[in-house]
Amino acid sequence: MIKKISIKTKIGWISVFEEKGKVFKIQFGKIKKQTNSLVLNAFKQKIKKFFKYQTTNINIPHKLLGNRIQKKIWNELKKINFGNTKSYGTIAKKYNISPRYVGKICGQNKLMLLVPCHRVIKSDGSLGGFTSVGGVNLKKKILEFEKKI
DNA sequence: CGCCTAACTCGGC
DNA sequence: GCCGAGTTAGGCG
Repeated sequence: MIKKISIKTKIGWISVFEEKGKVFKIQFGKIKKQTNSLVLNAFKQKIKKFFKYQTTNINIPHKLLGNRIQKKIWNELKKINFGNTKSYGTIAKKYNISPRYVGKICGQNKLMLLVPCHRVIKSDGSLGGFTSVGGVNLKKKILEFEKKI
């Protein structure tokens, strides 16, 4: 049984999906049918706090859907603190893969905010891309929000 | 410094 | 096989 809700935030609508008590997908956008649950409710509270700067890390029971390397990278991303950024190259070097591959993995990330793929930017300081997760514009919004702290 | 290019990895067609 | 995806380092003027 999959449950899902949408939450309105200052960067727009976010939808969260949950199954068996674990969040497995967080995406940008609003969905029509919603079914609440304890976990989703908890997530909602967290996200609201997050956007009020009352908490910096959203940790909630979740499931990482991916292969070994993807999980590795995502775990690495989770270590980036609120307001910080890292370049694709930095992460790539650490795991001995190509920066392109890092970007690709970020694109496969289904847990935006929880796995902060938006905190990974190009080495020259520009944003890079974000097309598969809602557009560069969204990335910009999130980063601007985090910078204001 | 700005612009161009080759190279990295992997999945999808 | 080629192409693209949230790159990058290096060369050239």
